Amino acid sequence: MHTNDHQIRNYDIVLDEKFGKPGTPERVKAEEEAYNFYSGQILQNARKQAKITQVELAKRANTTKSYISKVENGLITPSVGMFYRIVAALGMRVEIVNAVY
Amino acid sequence: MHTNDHQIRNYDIVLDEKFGKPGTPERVKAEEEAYNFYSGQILQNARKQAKITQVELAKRANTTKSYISKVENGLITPSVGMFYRIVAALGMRVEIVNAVY
DNA sequence: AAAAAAGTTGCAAGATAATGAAACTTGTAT
DNA sequence: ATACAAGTTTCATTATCTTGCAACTTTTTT
Repeated sequence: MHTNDHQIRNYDIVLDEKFGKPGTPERVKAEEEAYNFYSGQILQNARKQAKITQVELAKRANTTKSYISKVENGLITPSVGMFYRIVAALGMRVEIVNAVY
Repeated sequence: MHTNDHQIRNYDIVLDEKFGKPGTPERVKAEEEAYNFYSGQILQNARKQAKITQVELAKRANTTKSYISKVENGLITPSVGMFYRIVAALGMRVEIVNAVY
C-alpha cells in the first residue's frame, strides 16, 4: 500500500474500472440500473412540481401508491406500458431522440 | 338503416366512441397499445436508418433477433430496462418531456 | 432458380412485473 | 403531543416478460 497507484482518473476510466467497458453485459446492466434510478427521480420531481400526491398520481395512472413509490425510488423496473401511463398521467411524454453529446 | 345517424364526426368523438372517454380503463389501455405500436415503429425506422440488421441490433442489446422483431411490431411490451437497452444500442436516448401541444 | 440472409412466429421455462391489501414509518397540521 | 396524511415496505397471488431454440416466410443475393 501507499504506492503510486492512487492517481486521478477521469470519469470514463472510473466507470470502466467499476462497471466494465461499454458494451459488456455488466456495464450494460449498470447503465440500465442508472437509467432506472434517473427516470424515477424525473417522475418524482415532475409529480412534486405538479403538487400532487402519490395517491392522486396512482389514481390517474390506474395503479397504487405503493407501486408509484417503488417506481420513483427505482426499486422496480416497470413495463413500458406502465411507465407510459405514469408519464402521461403527469402531463408528460416519452421521446426517443438521437443521443447527441 | 339509412337513417341520419351516419354523420361526420371529428377525431376526438370517434376516439371516444371507439375506445371510451379519456381516463377510462379501456381508453387508457388503447392509448397504451397505440404508444407501444408507435414506439416499435420508431425503433424500426431508427434501425433501418442505421442500416443494421435485427441480428446486429440484438447482439448490441444483448437479446435475440426474434425479440427485436416482436418489439418492432408491437407484439410485446418490453420492460423499460429492455427498451432502454435497445434504444441505447441504436445510439439514441429516451427522454421525458413536457407534453406541449 | 437456387441459396443465403433477414425477418416473423410459436412454444416451453424460468424470471420478473403487476395487483391488492396491510403494516409500518415519516412528515404535517391541529 | 396527538391525529391525520403521505410515503415506504412487505407479502402472496396472478399476470407478463424474458430467454433460447426452432420452424417457417419473405427478401435479397448470386
